[in-house]
Amino acid sequence: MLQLQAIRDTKEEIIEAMKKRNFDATSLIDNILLLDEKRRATQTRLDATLADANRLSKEIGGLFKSGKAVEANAMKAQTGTLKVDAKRLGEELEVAAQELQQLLFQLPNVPNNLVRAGTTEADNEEVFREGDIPILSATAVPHWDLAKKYDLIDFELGVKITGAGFPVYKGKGARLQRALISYFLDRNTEAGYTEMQVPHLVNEASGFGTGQLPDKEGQMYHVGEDDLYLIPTAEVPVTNLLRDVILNEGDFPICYTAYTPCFRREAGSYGAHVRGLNRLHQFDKVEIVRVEHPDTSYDALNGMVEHVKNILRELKLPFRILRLCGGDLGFTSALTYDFEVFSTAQDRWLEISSVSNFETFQANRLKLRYKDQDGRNQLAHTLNGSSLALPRVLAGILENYQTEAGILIPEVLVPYCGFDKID
RNA sequence: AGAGAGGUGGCCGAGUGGUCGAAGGCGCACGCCUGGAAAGUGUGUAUACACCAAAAGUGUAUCGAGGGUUCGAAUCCCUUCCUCUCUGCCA
Repeated sequence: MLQLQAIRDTKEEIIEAMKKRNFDATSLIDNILLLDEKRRATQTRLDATLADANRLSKEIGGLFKSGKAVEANAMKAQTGTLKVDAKRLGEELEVAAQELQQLLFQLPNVPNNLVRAGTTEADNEEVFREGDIPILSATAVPHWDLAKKYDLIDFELGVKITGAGFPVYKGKGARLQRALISYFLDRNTEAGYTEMQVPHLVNEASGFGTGQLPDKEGQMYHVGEDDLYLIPTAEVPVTNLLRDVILNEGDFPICYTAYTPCFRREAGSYGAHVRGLNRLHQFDKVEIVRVEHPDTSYDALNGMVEHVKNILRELKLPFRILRLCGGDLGFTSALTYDFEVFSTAQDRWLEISSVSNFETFQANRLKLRYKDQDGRNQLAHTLNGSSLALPRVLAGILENYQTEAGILIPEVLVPYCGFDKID
């Protein structure tokens, strides 16, 4: 959520930047400013009314104390209209504040200067590419065939016990999953991220805090009986650890990493590219989350990108980095870099990580602040990234490391797996 | 799940209808004291919103949350959430 003050101060710049998202914010922002004015005017009147009422009450109290009950009772009558006014103004204020909130929720984050205008993923900018694309034998097949051939993942079994998109990992497939999780967590903690284990269900307030609610209501599984949501990413519980917190400048940077399963309804997703591990309702991910001082958040973002790069280098997977264009940029993000691994057998790039700076957009909802040197409370910047998402990394490994003699295990994973080949 | 107790500022804790945003203590910040430190001592120490060009200042709201009674609520009533103790169940 953008800050009202910023909208008031830099309205034109915001409208201009939003165009990169193909989003004409003009009328929305005009409505916001109009409602904001109404809200403030109402608050001023309400405060004055309440001040009058408070003053009268104090006087009445004083009169009763000094035994002047008759005068006191006479004064009571005066408070009647004030009470009616205050009630009405209070209701008006409430309505205006809520309408304002609804409008603010519709406004996405302002894209960073580096973000290019664009409409679809085709407009994303490739900013980095590394790794050799392996030349596979003519018999090379996509991961879903490999998973079946080596009995690593059983999609049908998942369908039986839950439904489509809930795979069952078996034997070495399961072990490879666990190895990847441990390996990612180790790399992240070595880089200074503190490992956290967090709940996999969150309440409504947490959903609002990071922006999944109300924007993506239908994308999360909702447990109606207890009004809890299954997390779509560890970003939600981990970032919300800092909800309603006021930090000191010395507390920066805050760096967390967490492994969690992620649950996504993926309502509306369909088509040819959802086979196998490409799109699931439940998948595993190791996330990194940072809370930063506004002055250093973009350095931190670059640091996160470098960190993820190093992991992919170690895994020896061919990858590229995209800077998302305005049209592909997430609602809450100011700047996002997507990492994609090339799947040779599918002959396409698979997104495996998304690293974003949210600037104050989440912090504003989270009320995540820090005390600056003047003792004022300022919103912090939040960032997060996948480091990494498991299924497509697994797909990439299975597909790119397949040989006639079986699937080789990347060297760095061998100690975690306890085997160096799947055959 | 049942019974009971309770939720007050960064923390502890007082406060059962009226100058209470809230005593006192701890912690923290700054100053004094000291050769330096400790002790001692003085001052300060919540958040949001509104008014103001801004600072200063002023106003309003907030004692888990929401609603009610009252001229006036931390204090009384209702609802709800959470914590603790006991019982039950259970990985």
